[in-house]
Amino acid sequence: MEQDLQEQMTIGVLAKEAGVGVETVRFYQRKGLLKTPERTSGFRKYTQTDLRQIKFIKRVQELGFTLNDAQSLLEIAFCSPKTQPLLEQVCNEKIEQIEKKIADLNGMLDELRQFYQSCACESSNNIQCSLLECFENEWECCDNSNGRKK
Amino acid sequence: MEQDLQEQMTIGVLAKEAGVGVETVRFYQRKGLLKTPERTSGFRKYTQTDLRQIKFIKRVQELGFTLNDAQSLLEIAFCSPKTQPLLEQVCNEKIEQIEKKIADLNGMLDELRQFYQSCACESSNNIQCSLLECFENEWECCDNSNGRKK
DNA sequence: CTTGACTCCGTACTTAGGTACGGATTTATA
DNA sequence: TATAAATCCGTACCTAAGTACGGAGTCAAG
Repeated sequence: MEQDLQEQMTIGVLAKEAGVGVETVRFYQRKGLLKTPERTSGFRKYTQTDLRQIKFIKRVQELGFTLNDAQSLLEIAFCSPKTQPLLEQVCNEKIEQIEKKIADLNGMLDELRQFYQSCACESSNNIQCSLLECFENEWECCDNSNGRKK
Repeated sequence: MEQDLQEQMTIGVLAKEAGVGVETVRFYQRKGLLKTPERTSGFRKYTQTDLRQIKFIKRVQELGFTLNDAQSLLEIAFCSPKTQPLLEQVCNEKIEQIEKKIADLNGMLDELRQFYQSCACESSNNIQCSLLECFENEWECCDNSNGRKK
C-alpha cells in the first residue's frame, strides 16, 4: 500500500536504525519507555517517532541518566511554564552530580600523580612504599628528599 | 585480654568502623580484596590494616572505580625497585583512565547545560518545547535571545 | 510450496556489588 | 550457668540494563 509515507517498520529495522538490539526494544516496551505499538497480524509496527524516542533515551543515558531518569524526562518532555521547574531540578541535580564526580576525579589524579612521583625514587633500594600509607599520610610516607613519615 | 596493643577486632567491629556491612566484609574476602584473616576459634580477627584497606577500597570506589580496579591498585600497593616499572605502568594507565573519564564528564556537562539552557526560556509563555525536538534540532528548537547553537 | 529470515512469547541468564536467610556455634554478660 | 548477641557457612536474592534461548508463528523470494 501507500503506507511508505508513514515509514512503518518492523522491530528489527527499528532496532538496527537505533543501534540497539531487538530484545532491547522489547525490554523498553516492557519497562514502559516505549508505548505499546500497533501490530499487523502479530508483528509490532514502529514509526519514526519511536526511533527518535529510542535515540533520545540512548542519548540521555550517555549523559549519565538511568532509564528511570530517561522515563521521567520523557514524561516531562514538553516543557512549558508548568513543567519547567521540574526540568530545571532534574537537570541541576545531574549537573551537580557530575561536577562533584569531576572534582573527586581531579583529586584522585593529584593523588595518583603524587604517588607516582614519590615512589619513582630511583635511589630507593630498600624502601617499601605502601600506597595505602601514602594515601593515609598525605603522600609523605616515602618522601625521598628527607626520609619517611610525616 | 592484653591484646589491645594489636587492636584486634571482630568482623562486626571492623564493619562498623569501616561503615560497611558484615556481609560486605565477607564478600570482599571471597573476592580476594581482603586477605584471609586469622581466626580465634573460628571467628575472624582483623587489624587496623584491614580497616585501612577497606576504607581505601571504598574511597577508590567513590572515585568511580570498580572493585577490580581497587584490587589492581592494592596489588601494586607496595613498590620496590623490582615492582616499580609495573607500578609506573599501572599508575599511568589509571591516570589516563581518569583523564578520559574527566573529559567524558566534561562533555556530558556541556551537553547537559545546553539541554537545560535551551529549554529554560523564561519568555516562553506558550511555547511548547519538546526535549526530543531540542535534541534533534541541535538545541535550536526553542531558541531564545542567547540560545546556543551547535 | 518450500525455504530461510524474521518475529512472537515467556523465561532464564549475565555482571557488579552487594544483602538477606537460617540453622549451628561461640562468646560475653548477668 | 543461662541466655542474648555475635559469628559461622553456604546459598539465595536483589537492582540495572540488558542478552540469550527455544519453540512457535509469519512473511517474502524463488
